[in-house]
Amino acid sequence: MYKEISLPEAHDCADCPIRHRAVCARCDADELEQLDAIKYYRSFQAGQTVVWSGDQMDFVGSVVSGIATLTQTMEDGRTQMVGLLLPSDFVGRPGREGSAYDVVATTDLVMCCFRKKPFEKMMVETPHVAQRLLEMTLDELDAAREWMLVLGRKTAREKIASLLSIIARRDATLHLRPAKGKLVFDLPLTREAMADYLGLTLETVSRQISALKRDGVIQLEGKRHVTVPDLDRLLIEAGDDSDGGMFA
Amino acid sequence: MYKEISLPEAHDCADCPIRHRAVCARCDADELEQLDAIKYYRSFQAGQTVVWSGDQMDFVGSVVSGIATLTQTMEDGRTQMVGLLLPSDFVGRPGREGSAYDVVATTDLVMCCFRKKPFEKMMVETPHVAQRLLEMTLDELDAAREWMLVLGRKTAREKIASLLSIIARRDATLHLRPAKGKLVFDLPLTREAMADYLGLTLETVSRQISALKRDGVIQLEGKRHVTVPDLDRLLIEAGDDSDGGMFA
DNA sequence: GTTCGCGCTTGATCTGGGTCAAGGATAGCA
DNA sequence: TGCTATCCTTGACCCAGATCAAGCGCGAAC
Repeated sequence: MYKEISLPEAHDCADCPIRHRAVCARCDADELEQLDAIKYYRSFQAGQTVVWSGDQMDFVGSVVSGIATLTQTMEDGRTQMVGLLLPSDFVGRPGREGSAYDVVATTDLVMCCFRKKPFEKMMVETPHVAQRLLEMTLDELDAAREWMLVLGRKTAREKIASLLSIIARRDATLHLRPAKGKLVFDLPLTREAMADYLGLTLETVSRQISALKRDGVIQLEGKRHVTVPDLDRLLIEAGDDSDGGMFA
Repeated sequence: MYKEISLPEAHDCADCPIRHRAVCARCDADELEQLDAIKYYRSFQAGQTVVWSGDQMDFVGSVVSGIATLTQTMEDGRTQMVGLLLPSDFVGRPGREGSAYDVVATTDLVMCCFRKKPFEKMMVETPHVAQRLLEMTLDELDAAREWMLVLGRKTAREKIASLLSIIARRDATLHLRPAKGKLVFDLPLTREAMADYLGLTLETVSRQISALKRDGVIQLEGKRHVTVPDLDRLLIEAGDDSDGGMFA
């Protein structure tokens, strides 16, 4: 249905936007050169599937720009999102043949891919890569556990507020704005994708967003552009007034 | 309420029951000696809290025997279990001060602890430890994502069947019995702990277990001793007839 | 400009699992 | 040998969120 966009320009790690946050963050010049030798870029259109669950995956890589999702699907079609991949996040698992999940681009997406075999070799030889990957994986595990609380115990309203607060804060750190007081951002997900993330139906998502808007917790311009007048208020609605869910 | 049991006997890594599965699995004799120098054993009684969420943690370690749980609690008391720690599982996160979760012993528990500072030093110097920990963390992340599907999309009956099938299979591999056909095991969790794991109430857990018993999917002797006459049947009830959730 | 399709909203109704409440079984202990 | 505490079961009722259904708004294609 879509065809992959080829990306003509070569990229230099030196001015890579995710250089200091991705799996290569700890690498020195020499190690970067090694990575450079096995890397290539791929672009995907919004909606395009990057890998199907169960399919052979001959690469691993980092999200450079755009957003992708990890989802699991049951035989009868029920689906649960299990990961939201933002720029600098890592895709794939060294030492595993196939993908355990569907990976789908929800916006236009650029990935920095490494051929798997040589990457696995580097994992063994250059501890900086393995160390950074461990750190990132531990962060993702924390995020996954935070989501288990959201999925298992929070109400629909709290779930929506939790998701909004996470996106708001991620967006703030990405644009280096202070994550407090008034925040403005665009929702990178459809109502259906939010529902899949939160274990809800899209109707419930829609209703709860309308309710938060009616109650003045958020303002909406169009369907995607959100203003949060008071982050603390949103966090209270999310059920965690201290500091709640962080993504990877 | 409880007091910690001191463990007089010294343990030798050579005849450690979790030697080949724990974080030390890849270590050679020399590395084991290094670990041996910074390790000590601690025992806890069933019900005792190992660490409180937020508390300083000056050790990391492996579960040697018994079962512990990781739980998160909201201000109003709602709790969600986010990890079930069986023998060989790792507790704690290198590079973090406090614990993010409550760790509670659900049965009598023995842990092999490493002082954190020297362990972190070893993480940098001996890649075998870091490599094994990465592998284990990736497995835990997969398990967490499997549970996100259970929490977000499965019915109460499917949730119970999922939990039973996981415990059944874990128990089978632990005792080196084939995980097929007829299985017999003891539930290591109270109804309330199961509810906390599955995002249900204890009443619903009780009702669904009764229903599965009534329908012949399981047999019960007392409240804890379970017989699964047909694992495939249980897996179908769990909503995944192929191969479903694996723990860490 | 019209039509299509997709993403979204809103209403009406239904239901799975929560809540409240009343016991039963077992084990430890005086 | 009963007392108490913990864990579990079962019933009656209720409600948050699912399901079913109708329709809106807007951008893209013709």
